[in-house]
Amino acid sequence: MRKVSSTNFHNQAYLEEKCTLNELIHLLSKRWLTEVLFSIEEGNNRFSSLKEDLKYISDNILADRLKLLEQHKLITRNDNFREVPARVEYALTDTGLKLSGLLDVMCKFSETEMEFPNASC
Amino acid sequence: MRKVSSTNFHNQAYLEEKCTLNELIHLLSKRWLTEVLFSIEEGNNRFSSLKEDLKYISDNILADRLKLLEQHKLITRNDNFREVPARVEYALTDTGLKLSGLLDVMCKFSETEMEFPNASC
DNA sequence: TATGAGTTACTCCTCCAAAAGTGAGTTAAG
DNA sequence: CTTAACTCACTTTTGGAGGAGTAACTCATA
Repeated sequence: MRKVSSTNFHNQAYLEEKCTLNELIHLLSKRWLTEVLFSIEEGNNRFSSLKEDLKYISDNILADRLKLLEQHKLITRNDNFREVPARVEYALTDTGLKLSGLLDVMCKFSETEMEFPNASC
Repeated sequence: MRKVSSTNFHNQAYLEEKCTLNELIHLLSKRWLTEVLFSIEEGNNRFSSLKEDLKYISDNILADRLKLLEQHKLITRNDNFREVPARVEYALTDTGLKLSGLLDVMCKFSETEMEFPNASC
């Protein structure tokens, strides 16, 4: 749970209100989130296949990232399968697809234009 | 200092190695970083004027973000003024300008296409 | 002549908040 | 007792904020 009284919280809220770009970046910066998006785009549409594809991700993080992507309407969640064990399928929305396209542009930029000192950020 | 032994560290390193987009996003996700970039673009080229423009930023964070931007060659730092008190001026590089352009596109996307539930990310 | 106050652009240290990882538990049918 | 798709409580790691301190002078005052 967040502490709504801290400067830390207030500064983040101030930035997100100033420009939604900060909100988008804050979302994208959640570890594994873009990888989950790309993996779904590549056809890994079930929890278990995503888990297999993103080999070091942990269950709770994957569950959380799927929830975030769904809340922001970047993916859809379909659990209308009357099967046991449960079956759930995920798919990108139009917005999710557009975002993926934008991220591809960012990716090209980072590969061709950026310099990442080995000591990392 | 980072603990290079943790899973936390290894996962981040794994993702950054997998795709530099993760490195770029990790950089952009540092709070205030994009605001500092935009503020310099708008002409606030000194430490003190940036501090004034970004009213809630603290000294150590501003200093750190300027250092990061310089390390990644997104801005240049000019301290060739023989003045007291010290005078230092910052300016965007070509890469910095391109990144700013990309971020503008991202910003438009987030304003027109994204849905941010009020409870935030 | 000496002292002290002010200036910019920082650094360093400590504390607290947020995010990630770990491992066990849940549901419901076959 | 297995399987898929989770949830929850707990620990560790990372990041941000607060505040004091520094260099290298200038200018005003005692």
